[in-house]
Amino acid sequence: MEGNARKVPLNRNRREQRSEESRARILAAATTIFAEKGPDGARVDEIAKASGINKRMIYAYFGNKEELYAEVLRSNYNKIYALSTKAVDLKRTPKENVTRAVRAYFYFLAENEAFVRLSSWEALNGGRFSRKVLPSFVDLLVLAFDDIVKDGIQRKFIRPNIDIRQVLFSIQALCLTYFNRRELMQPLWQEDLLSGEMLEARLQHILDLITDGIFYHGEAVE
Amino acid sequence: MEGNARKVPLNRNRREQRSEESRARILAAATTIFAEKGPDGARVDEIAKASGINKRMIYAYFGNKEELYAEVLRSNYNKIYALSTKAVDLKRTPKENVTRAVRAYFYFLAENEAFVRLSSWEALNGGRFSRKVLPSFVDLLVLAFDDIVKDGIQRKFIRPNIDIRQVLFSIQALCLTYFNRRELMQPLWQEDLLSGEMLEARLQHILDLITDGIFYHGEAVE
DNA sequence: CTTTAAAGTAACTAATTAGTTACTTTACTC
DNA sequence: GAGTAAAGTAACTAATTAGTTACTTTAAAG
Repeated sequence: MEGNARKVPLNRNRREQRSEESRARILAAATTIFAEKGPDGARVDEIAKASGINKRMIYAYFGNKEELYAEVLRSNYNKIYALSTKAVDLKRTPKENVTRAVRAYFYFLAENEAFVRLSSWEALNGGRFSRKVLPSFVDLLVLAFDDIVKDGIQRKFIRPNIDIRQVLFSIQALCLTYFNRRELMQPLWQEDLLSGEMLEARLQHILDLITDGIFYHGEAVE
Repeated sequence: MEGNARKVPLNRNRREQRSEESRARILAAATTIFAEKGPDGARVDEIAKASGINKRMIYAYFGNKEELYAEVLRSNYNKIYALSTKAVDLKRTPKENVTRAVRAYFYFLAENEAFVRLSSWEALNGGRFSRKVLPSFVDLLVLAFDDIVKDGIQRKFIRPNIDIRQVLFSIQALCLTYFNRRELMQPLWQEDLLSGEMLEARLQHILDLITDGIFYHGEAVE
């Protein structure tokens, strides 16, 4: 069947292409709206309107609202999968590795507000959906970091009594909350919290806190 | 009028008492349910049922769903008002003061899950309601802390280049996120994150991070 | 004991919204 | 270019839910 050249369209099936494009547009609109309003506040009709595609097709492509939401989560968690595999530690100093990992995470959040918000809705919903969607993505984050920290401890740069999980929790907290609670904290500042300078200032503060917290002060011991 | 003893009931108006009690029961149920489901997910009928009081009375006492929600927020923010005024710094060392303030905040959150969740819903809703409700409660928190830190800087215990707002943000982040993201992070631990030992362990980790981050290492300088 | 006003109830209304159905358009296949 | 299967549309349905109305019960006051 595949051998028959006449049956294979030169440029891949225009209809198929169109439908893939539609699916993608629905997913993009859904990401924006679910991130903005949360799974409860988001309206299927609004997503249809924003994507410019009829509601009927949302059900054709994704089944129902909940599955669409799950798909949005999946595609967004994939982004951090990609990040955590990329940020793998080379043979730099532990401090450099930690700095690089935190910086990567911080700027990932800065550039992916949808991710920040989606994961926050999830946290409030007890991870109801996340559990179905992701094969324990927290573990991945830990694994990536675990290596850095264990290396650091062996090379006597990092205090051995440190609990990696606590440190991870803290890094997550320090980075996420900046974007998470931005609007509630904005009154304290004059500047836009998302300007380049403010972002760098925040990241620098976080790095100071983290490294001074987990590293011996002064040079490596022994 | 008040002089006529016969007209003044001995035990204060039983009806009035009953209605105050009803109002309180509605507010308590609303707090639980708004905290659990958020302003969008919460159902007025559910609140009525949980409080054991007819829906009609919710509208009689509070006007509508939104005003009830605002009232829930108000009563919960009041708790932290009370906290921030109580935790005022005496003439202890700056490090002791910071430690005490952070500990008070941390255990306040541990004991008030409703507060944690309500403020998280608010953060995701851009503080829509908070702005109406609270006369900038963040400011209060800052003021309480500002004194401690300025004292610390003057007495050369705290680095002068520290940005108090960043530190406040970080303390909030480190404490809140523990309760906030508890369910998503739970997979990393075997123990219950809310047990007495785990709470103390987390608080200790936070204190290490904060104090090592903002204090000179070693003794006070000059 | 009767009047009265507020507390409380149950059943209703109007609006919203997830999901469906019956129909039309488009473009691939022969 | 005729047949067909999928993409797409618009109008509908059923369920939910915020808010209301017309009515009953309770207890304070003369």
